[in-house]
Amino acid sequence: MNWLQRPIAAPFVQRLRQAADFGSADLASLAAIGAELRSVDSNTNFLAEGPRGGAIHVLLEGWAARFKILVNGSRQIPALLLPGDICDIDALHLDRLDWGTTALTPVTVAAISRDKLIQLIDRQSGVRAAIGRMAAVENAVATQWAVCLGRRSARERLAHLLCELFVRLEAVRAAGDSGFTLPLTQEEIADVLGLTAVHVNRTLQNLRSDGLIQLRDHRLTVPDMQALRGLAGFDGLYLHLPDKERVAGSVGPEGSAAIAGAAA
Amino acid sequence: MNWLQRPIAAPFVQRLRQAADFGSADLASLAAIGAELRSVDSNTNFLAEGPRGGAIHVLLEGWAARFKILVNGSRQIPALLLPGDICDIDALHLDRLDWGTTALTPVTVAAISRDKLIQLIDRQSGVRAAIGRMAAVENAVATQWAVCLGRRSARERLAHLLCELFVRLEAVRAAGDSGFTLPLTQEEIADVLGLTAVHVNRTLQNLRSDGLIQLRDHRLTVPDMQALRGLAGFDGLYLHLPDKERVAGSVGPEGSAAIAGAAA
DNA sequence: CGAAGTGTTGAAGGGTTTCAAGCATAGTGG
DNA sequence: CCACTATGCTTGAAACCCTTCAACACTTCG
Repeated sequence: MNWLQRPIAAPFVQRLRQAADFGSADLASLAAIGAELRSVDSNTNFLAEGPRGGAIHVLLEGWAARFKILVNGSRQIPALLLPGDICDIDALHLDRLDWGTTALTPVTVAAISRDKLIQLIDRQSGVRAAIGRMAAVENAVATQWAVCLGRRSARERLAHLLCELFVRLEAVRAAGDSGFTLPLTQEEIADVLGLTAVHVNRTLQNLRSDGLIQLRDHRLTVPDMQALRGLAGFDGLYLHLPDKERVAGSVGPEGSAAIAGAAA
Repeated sequence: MNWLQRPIAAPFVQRLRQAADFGSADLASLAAIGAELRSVDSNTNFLAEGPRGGAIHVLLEGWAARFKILVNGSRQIPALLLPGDICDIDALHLDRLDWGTTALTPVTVAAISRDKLIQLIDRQSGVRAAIGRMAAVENAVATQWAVCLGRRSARERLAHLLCELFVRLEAVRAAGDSGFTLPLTQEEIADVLGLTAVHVNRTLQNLRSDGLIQLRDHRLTVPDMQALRGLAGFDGLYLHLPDKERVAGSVGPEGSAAIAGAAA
């Protein structure tokens, strides 16, 4: 069966459709080059820094993170990967991965042949546009994180991260109405925000005591999203999601047909 | 005359050739779509945050910076643009620029029709590869900056920045043997590093008194590059420059011929 | 000559880190 | 069933890096 039509691939298909006019022909051609599904345990580095391999990896289930460990032993996480994200999109253009990638939860990834994908990108303009746009958005997110790390306080950084995660998870239908599951440990959050785990703990309690968030057992609830956005100075435009979702919620032949009709 | 053969375009051509197998046919086709050269005064915002225009801009002369101003008035510079850099490469894929771009010195930019460039990218694989790789490297640099901002001290950040600038300027033949012209003010450096101008001042003096750098009248000299790299923990692999320059130093018909021959 | 921009220096304050300890939970093996 | 361990969360106190505020020197320029 066409792996892209399986429910597990829904977030990835969603992202492709949000990124560009991604028609049924694009979807079919992408599905045709196939993929190998891999399960990865939590806390396992499944992409190593160094020479790239022959595959491109799409995160289907679970959370992952790019990371860099400095000589003094401290770790920075410059990118969080959510379902639908491409783990090593830069490997399309570069011969070396600059960062390791680790699973933060149990994870399922799809490994796609890099050579076949490059050939497909050359041939199929919809695939080219979608992948290109996903890469551009990733750059925008990385730049936004640099702004946060450079000029925002711990409170603001934390609030900003939570706002971003909420919006990104919504885009792949993985957020609830007023919150989501946040599988990160406080130490992982610290490595994202450039803080210590101790200070993340205090900052979380700070937000909690102000009634801005509720967080227990990795379940985050945001009672007043506007308030949190205000504190963070969050403006989600940099995520470049479509204004109104031009994408059907379900994945399947009828969904594809609708897209194909719209593109025709 | 073919504008890409003018000396002013040399850094851009250099970058394209470093990025991929960029042959004479690619060069000629890129030159054919033309460009409008613009001069911009220092401290002028020449690309505004917001809806993109119809042009893509290449920085030919001078230094520029992407910037973001937060509600509290503080500014962060998430990217420095040097000769040969594309100022708004994300505008190829996105409809909105997420940051303003300002000239840090008097600047010359080449404005290229976005539509024509996109058509050329679709048609000419060498151009596609070069531009794609430049975008990927930019993402790698942005990510590296996030690591610096998150996990390095002021001394390390400053040293790292200087190391990166040295290597990037070398790549476009704009660095001397043991230093380069650093046109930035201390406040601009601060906005890059996520610090205050006062602390940049003290940190510069700190590096000076340790004999790691000399800096007077915007002329930077690094007596012992290895020492500076060591302090910064700098590893230039993330810039993804070719191991040995596969690119002739001069720009012109003979240079192009050599490249074309190598590619054939 | 006055104004504006840049670099420099001092002193005080604060946000964050560091170090340390304690608590809770889950898993493991005796 | 109960140590025993490992991991993650929490809290306190002291130290530190960097910021803030302020003042002054220097240069350029109208």
